[in-house]
Amino acid sequence: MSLMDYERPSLTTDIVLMRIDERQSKNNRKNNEKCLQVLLVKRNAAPQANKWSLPGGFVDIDEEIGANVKRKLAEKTGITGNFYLEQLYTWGGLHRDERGRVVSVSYLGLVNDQTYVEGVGTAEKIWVDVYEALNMDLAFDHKEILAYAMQRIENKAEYTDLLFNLLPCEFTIKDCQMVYEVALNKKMDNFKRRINKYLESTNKISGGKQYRPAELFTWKKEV
Amino acid sequence: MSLMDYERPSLTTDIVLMRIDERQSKNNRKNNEKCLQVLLVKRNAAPQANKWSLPGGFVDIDEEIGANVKRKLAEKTGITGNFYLEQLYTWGGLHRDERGRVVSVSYLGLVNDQTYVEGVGTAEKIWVDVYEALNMDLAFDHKEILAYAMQRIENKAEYTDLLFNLLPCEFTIKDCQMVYEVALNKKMDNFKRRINKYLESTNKISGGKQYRPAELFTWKKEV
DNA sequence: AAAATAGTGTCTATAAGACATTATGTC
DNA sequence: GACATAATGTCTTATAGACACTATTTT
Repeated sequence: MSLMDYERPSLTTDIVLMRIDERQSKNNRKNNEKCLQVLLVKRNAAPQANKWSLPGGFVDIDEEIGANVKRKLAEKTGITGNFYLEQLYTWGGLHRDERGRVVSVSYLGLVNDQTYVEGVGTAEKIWVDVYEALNMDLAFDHKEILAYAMQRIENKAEYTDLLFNLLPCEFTIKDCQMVYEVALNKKMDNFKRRINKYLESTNKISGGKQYRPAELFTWKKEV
Repeated sequence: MSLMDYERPSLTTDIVLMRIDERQSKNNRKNNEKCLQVLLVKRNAAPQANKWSLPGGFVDIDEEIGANVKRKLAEKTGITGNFYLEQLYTWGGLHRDERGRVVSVSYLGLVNDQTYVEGVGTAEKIWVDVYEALNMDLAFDHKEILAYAMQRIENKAEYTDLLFNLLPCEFTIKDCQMVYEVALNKKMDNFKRRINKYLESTNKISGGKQYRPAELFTWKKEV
């Protein structure tokens, strides 16, 4: 039998791209609170036009899936770089997309100021606090995908160095703790002891702009 | 733009189905050593005819992916039941299959005597020790998929009750320890303390055929 | 010197690895 | 009673949470 005998589902990607940044708060912007943000793009065509959604798109017949993720991200949002990317899950529900059968491979991407640059893409885009995004009316099953990504982050943060991908090369313990606290949404104590195995000192001191400066560390990638 | 504008990859599944059983040893079958086995089927058509492979097949346009896994398994191997099934990874390499672009969603299945029945399917099949299978010349990238499944098992065995799916409803500590030992390929000590949180006594005693009988436990599913 | 942040110390509870011992059944 | 297996105990080490304390720099 030939491959031609099968009517095939369409194949797409969806990427949950995350970064750490200030919360875009309307009211109290005096205390600039950091938060974990996710990138959303506005759909400009049917179906579900004008809804916010995860970036992604149809996989070409001769294109690797991971390559499609990066291409679609660049096209739609102008974001490029060499950042952390991991496959999450493949969503195959029959009625995900009203156009027909569309199977989507979802990815998790984590960026920091040194691993991405943001240009201009074809779509309108926003970076939103993930907890706000989980309360928005996202297109298709994208809320479910985002929730799945959050779960993955919580799990892997416990026993891997995943979250270090949200930090620049050199960072203070406090920076790192802040990343863990906003990503896991809970306070931490004795933080240095917990992550010490991943740390390597640079013997440098952070440019102390306010009060006592802190030591700068690097992430030991071999652990 | 319509979905018709895209030339679509084919979509298939591959399942790594595992059970605990005696090793099919040619030489020393006196000491019946238990092992973790994986199910393989022999390809009867091109490409890669006569090679051993993971069961699976093409996903229909109106078929859930998980449903395809169970259908293909039943058709090819005659195996049915209500057993543990989890998605592993989606393989999208351009040259996985010489027939053209084929994207495959892989699954991990774990069965025990009470969660499956084995009938007759269309394919020739064998249950093989996973470590032997990793040394066989499997079709396509199936060796890579199997290796990925083994890694998933090792990781999740540490912090979940995944491996209990390989055990029947009632089992002894020793049975359970044996499952962990063959799946993780290492000896364990003080085993009961480690898994006690998952255990619930049935106040029954195993039918002691040889020497001292042991207590039977049940797996607390709510942990 | 006060204030603010950086970094360390101590206590306790818990878990895991190594190893030894006791308990209970069959043969 | 010998024997094989089941089950528990002890010691040590490592780790995490809670909380208190010291250190260093700016203002």
